Amino acid sequence: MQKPFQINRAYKEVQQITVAVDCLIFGFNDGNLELLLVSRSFEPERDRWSLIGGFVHNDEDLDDAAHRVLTELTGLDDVYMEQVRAFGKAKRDPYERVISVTYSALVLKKDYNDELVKSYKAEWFPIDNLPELIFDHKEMIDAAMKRLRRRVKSGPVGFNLLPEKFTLPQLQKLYEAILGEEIDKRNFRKKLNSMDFLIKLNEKDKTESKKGAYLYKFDEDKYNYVKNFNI
Amino acid sequence: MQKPFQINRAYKEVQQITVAVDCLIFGFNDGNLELLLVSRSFEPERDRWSLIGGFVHNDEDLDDAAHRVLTELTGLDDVYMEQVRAFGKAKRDPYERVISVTYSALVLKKDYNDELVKSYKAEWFPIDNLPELIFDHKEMIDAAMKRLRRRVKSGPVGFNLLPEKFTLPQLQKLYEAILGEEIDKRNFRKKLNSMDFLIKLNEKDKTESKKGAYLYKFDEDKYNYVKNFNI
DNA sequence: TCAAAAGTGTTGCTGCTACACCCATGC
DNA sequence: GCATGGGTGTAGCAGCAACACTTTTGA
Repeated sequence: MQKPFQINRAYKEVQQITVAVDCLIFGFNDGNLELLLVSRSFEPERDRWSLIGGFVHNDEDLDDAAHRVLTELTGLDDVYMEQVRAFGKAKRDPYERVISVTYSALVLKKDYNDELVKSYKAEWFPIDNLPELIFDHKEMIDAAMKRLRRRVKSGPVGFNLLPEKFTLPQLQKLYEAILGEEIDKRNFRKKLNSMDFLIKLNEKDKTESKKGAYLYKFDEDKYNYVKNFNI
Repeated sequence: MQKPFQINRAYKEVQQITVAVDCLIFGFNDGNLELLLVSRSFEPERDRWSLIGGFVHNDEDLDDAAHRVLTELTGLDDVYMEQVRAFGKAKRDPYERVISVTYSALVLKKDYNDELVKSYKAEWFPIDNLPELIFDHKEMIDAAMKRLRRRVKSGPVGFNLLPEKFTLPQLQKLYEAILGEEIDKRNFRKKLNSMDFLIKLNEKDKTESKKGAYLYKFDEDKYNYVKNFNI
């Protein structure tokens, strides 16, 4: 019997696998959770919808590759993004062998350069009304959504999707959009209050109702040290 | 400004990144959680300890590669294994550019072919007393442990680490080893009982105490459909 | 007879869920 | 004055943590 590392070493000389990253950019708009997709500008599968992806450079950290690709396609920088997982079925891309590592990000749509989006034929789609996607990109989205739902319940993420000042109804709608379920208003507020990282401002936002809703912002320090976060 | 996919396409032609998998094989022995490591039999870093890893074949699913590597090194087949995540720092392997996707598995040590282990210079190490490891393997272990702790609290995994018939004290020790903390005996049993997937047998195991502890086995059907698992 | 591990219930507390009405305002 | 969305409190219940003693038996 041979030693496995020898087997692998020998094999490795001829390995021909390309490494890619795909980014899942979630945005929140008008009560809906949206995902940014691009229309492929090259063959194969030209003009079909796809996640924002690109190949990794030889001297580039995987995480950096994801950020670079994101920046190239959106102008967004300094975004909180984390790896979901690698997708590596041999035939996931029927044209060539590519493994792809997915990253997910939450962005505030208004910070986003809309011109840039259009110039790349990128478009936002409501998460529950996505077009047909190439390869296993739908599976990637499902995995990222599942992860997002888990993360959002157990820690203070998702706030990236809101402007600096926001109202509680907005925040609640965000959670409802991500979790795909309705939340009781009173219970939601109670929990947030008990976690004590929101600062109530003396301003109201009247764009969404006649009465107006108080604006809040984060207490950055407390926000970063929330212990028992739980929605 | 160029379109990113064109940039990437051009770049891709010269991409030289090797794709590997690394397996984290957890076993449970004598009250301790252990991890299987191998001593590298080739340069560079010959004779240093390492996770069980190998390179992915061109026509092989990533998951299959992990299973193959595991089988080659341990003789174990049909093991529940899942991806942790990809590690892709450019300099993680200082000798060449390799990205590695980690997988973690829980195995029952007695099913494990001990001769095979030795022939590959593999060895079990207690999780809290690991040797120095190459590259970023320590970081991989930390990530896998974190994941394992999360998984083990929220679903019925970890039972793979026990023989078909086992005692409640054994099961409790397993959880304590994984979570790294003591658990109250009565509360632990109460929870397990309420989840109702254990079958109490009419036999006792007397190897660990004079009084002897009742043996249990899983009710496979119920085990797979536990709703509110929670330790 | 004693040492060592197995087994067993209760109580208080915390945190969750469920639920209904008044308020402020623009039209 | 009414329609629209914003804001507030309570009570019952479930699940969790904390806690101590008895049982069995081999040596």
